Amino acid sequence: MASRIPLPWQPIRAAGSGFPTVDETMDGGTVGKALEVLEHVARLGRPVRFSELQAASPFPKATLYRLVRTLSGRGMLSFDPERKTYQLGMRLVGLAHTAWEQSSLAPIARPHIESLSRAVRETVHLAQLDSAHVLYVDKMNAESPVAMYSEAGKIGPAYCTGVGKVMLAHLEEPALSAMLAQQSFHRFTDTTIVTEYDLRDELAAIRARGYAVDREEHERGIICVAAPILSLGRSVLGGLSVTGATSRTDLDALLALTPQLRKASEAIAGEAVAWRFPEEAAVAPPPDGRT
Amino acid sequence: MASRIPLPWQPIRAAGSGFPTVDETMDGGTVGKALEVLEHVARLGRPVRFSELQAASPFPKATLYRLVRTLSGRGMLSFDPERKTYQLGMRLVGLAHTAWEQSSLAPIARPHIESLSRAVRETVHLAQLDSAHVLYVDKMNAESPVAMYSEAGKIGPAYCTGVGKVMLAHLEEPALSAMLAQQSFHRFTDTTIVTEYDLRDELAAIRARGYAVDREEHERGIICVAAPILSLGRSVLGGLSVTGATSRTDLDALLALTPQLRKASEAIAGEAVAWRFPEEAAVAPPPDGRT
DNA sequence: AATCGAGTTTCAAATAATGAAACTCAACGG
DNA sequence: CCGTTGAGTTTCATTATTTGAAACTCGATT
Repeated sequence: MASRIPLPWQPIRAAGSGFPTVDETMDGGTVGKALEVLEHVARLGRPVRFSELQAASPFPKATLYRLVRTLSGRGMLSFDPERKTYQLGMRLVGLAHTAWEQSSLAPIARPHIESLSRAVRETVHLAQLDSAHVLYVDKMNAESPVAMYSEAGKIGPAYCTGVGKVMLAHLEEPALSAMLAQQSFHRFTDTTIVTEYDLRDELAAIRARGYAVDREEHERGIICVAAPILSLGRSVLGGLSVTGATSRTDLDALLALTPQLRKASEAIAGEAVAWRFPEEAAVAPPPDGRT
Repeated sequence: MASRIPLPWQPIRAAGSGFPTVDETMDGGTVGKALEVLEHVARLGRPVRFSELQAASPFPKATLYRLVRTLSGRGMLSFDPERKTYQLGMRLVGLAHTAWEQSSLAPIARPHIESLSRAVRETVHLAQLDSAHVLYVDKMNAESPVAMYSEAGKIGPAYCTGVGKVMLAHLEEPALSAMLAQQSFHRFTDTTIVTEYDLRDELAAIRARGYAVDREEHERGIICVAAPILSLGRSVLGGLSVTGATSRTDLDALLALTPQLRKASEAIAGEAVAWRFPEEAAVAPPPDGRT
């Protein structure tokens, strides 16, 4: 997890919504400002005083004040009157639960992730792209199978994780450049890819190969192999990975698991597509019939 | 989970924010409207078309249109262009993760919940009040210890669950009446308490006794005992419960676990208080020194 | 007791939201 | 094949909300 120090106000790059279709003219509406406040509090990741927000935000005191008041009144922020601090409200946890269940990927993938992690006896992650970053939406640890918020909901970099790279690799060009422009290219370890140029090379190789490898690029001692979850039209629905620690396993061992990984990701893709397009799924070639 | 059928637009009762202090004059700001849309989509719990929203909402077409557009652009909603449907966006999952971690209760309680569930060999729930309803913020199942979004984030009724009743029981009067007014009093089973009058009786008994019991009031076959998590000032931070199925256990067996349950809830309270008020915690009487 | 500063409220001016109606376009039926 | 339908989208003058400078409150500090 990148540790930027000053953590400036960010007007939020748009591009969200999972599908790259909504036109990107999102801007200075009042609602947008309120959501920027929310995201800023999230970025800080700790209780913040009003004055901290006000120093970081471009909004005048009174404006910001009413924004946080409204957000608090709706439970999106929670205000601690003793400490005079704001933090993200638990209402978000309820909303996220619904979002997760509504998702056309995570609930469907759950059983596949469970069986895959049991079969390979390693940790399995399911991720989606969210604003050019990796959003982990599910996790199954083979050893102590306790998942919960420990990982799901976590956001990580795309350019130096297995799932991130494999999802980027399967994007088409207008979208890809937009995503690459948002990577920080922070050097986490000595194998981290830190230039867009090198990353594009790597992505081409990944696309040709069909899976990605993380050679301790994000965290020393952590390696993984990742496969994409693709729709019939080959658009990226998500990414699936098997992660291991160098202390217990090595890359060759993980690579030996790619057939199982790929089988799981294709099964998930098939079900996700069937769920969303019951008609087409019956007609179109199954996603494992690679060309 | 109450199953209202027509599911009308609800202007949202305020009262959120965890602490009952923010004054409740939250209203027709544009931001509030946007959040109402978000909550309405959450209530429906499935992908919805624009026209469905527009039929249910009091806003004119163009207004609603720009609201959903803005929310989509920020990833709070996700729009499926094929289906022309909106659903809650995965951005919420990322925000919820941060909200959970920032919370002064859930992360602290985690280890206690784990050890309690292992000790009693039953399912343990941690909940907080959110808008007069029960928000489950953590769960540990002793058997198959897989938790995740399966339960965390779920919202349930307060008047007919163990955690709900035990939290209500320890509220002070202005807040309590506000909460009771928001209960649906739907009869789930034949033991469900369905009048405010009876509930107030039950709450008084619970308060006197220090723990609550759910005698299949919400779901047939499911019973539980619940203890409150109280701050030094005796305000309600959350609720902790041990749940069992009548097919495998009975109320007497669960009641025998109350000492352990109470010990865990007091330990959580102590740590939560210590975390929030490092100074006071050292001075004030420990929360288990009941008067 | 006076000062300081974070947090809160006020109000005319500026701006953004509104909502009726017109428009687009794909699906459907004659 | 063309006209109709209706969901979804855009426009624009009107209207209402947001804005932001400044004044105020009140607890904490000197």
